[in-house]
Amino acid sequence: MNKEFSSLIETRPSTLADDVFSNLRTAIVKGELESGSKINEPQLSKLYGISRGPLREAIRRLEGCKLVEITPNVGAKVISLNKSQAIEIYEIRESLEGLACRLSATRVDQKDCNKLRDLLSNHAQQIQSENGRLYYQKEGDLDFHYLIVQLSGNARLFHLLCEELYHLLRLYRCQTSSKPSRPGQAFKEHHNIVDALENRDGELAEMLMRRHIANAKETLISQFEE
Amino acid sequence: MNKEFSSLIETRPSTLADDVFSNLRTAIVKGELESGSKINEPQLSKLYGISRGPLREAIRRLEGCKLVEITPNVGAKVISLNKSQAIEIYEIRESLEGLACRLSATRVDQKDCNKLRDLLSNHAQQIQSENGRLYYQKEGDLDFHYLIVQLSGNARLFHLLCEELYHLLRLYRCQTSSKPSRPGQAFKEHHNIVDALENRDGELAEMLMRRHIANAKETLISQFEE
DNA sequence: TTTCAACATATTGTCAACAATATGATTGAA
DNA sequence: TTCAATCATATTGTTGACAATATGTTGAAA
Repeated sequence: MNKEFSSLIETRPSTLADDVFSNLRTAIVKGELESGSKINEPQLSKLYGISRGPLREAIRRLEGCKLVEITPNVGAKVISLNKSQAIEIYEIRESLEGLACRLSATRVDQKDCNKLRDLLSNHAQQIQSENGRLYYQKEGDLDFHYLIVQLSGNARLFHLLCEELYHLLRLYRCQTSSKPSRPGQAFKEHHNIVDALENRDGELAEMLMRRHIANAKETLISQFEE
Repeated sequence: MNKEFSSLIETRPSTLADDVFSNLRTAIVKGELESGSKINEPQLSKLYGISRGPLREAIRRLEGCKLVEITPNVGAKVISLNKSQAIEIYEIRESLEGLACRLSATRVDQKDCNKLRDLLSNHAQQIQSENGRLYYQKEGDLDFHYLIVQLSGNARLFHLLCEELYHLLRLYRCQTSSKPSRPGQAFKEHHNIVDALENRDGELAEMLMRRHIANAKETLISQFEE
């Protein structure tokens, strides 16, 4: 059979375990499956209309992403992040996104920088017009970071940040329904980072990104004080 | 039944999937399961004397650790790292172990530093006496890094480095049967790092560690040239 | 009332069988 | 010979049933 042709009409094969994995992951990240809640296999397998076999495989993959914790003979629970764990994640982010900036500075061209500027002006509009639609602000913020990590060209770094840590951040934000957190200043810092990238100044870009995330971490910590 | 008492004689409960996961992981890291080789479920389930159910769960966890790659309807393969992937890992290591040093500098006490020195003098002995037993040198090197990451106090960082990236490094070393790589200079650099930690100089310790790993990366890259 | 044990129930762990897909060999035609 | 289609085999994907463990409840004794 013609492989090239058939791939255009047939849907790409994927296993039930893979589908349920994505579904569960978004459910967890969006908060539909509450932080700390137990994962009931019979219940979920009924919900998704599959047997427990593939479901259990999906849960194992979630365990690999650190989104659930499994206790033998007891079951899986959606993880729940406490303050110190959130700080740990921010420390790692600070380091890794600094790296992403340093790498990106050696690879970006003008088109990339324009894309970043476009993103930022979109954010500016949203901040002005919607005047506090938290969700989009936050997702927009992640978009910016997302793009820079992509530009770094380090695929493993991309996976680590965008496929693992960012999901945890979303989970944490949802879990604590965290506050808006200084949209104005962050916006400025983003522009400074793009400036550095445009000048191919990797060291500066790294430092600015690290400070940017360190600031976010401080905001986070001060929110704990209440 | 008396729980406290029985736990003393009965082995702690763990699932077959968990056991097989550890077994497979060490088999992969030690090279007993060759890089790039296919994972045959019926064959492995016979080898370990279990059914395919728990085996598949173990394989999913390995997928989460990025030690195998799964293609739907085709199966799992042990990953195989190429040059650029190895470089990507070293870039990430450089960043994260720098972080580990910075954090450690704010937390170490004299006892910790003594432990580090002890490790290093053990290494010195091994380098002198065995004069080229590569394996121990390399494992010893990892021991040093392992301990510093532990001292950082960031549990997630520890997991990321020691439970994920280091396994990949071992796999890569085994896959390429890599060369001795500058035992003398590395030894010096290790001591300089402990000096900085002893002085609670986090910035310096971070910079030294980053350079240390950057050097190792350069050695790695130059080995490709042959 | 409280505490402990035994029981009933629910959930997780494991297995073997079946279905769907891929892989490799064979056959037949150009 | 070479290519394609077809078939046989092996492997993966999925399921439902059973076993082992944990959880929650009831009831009896202190």
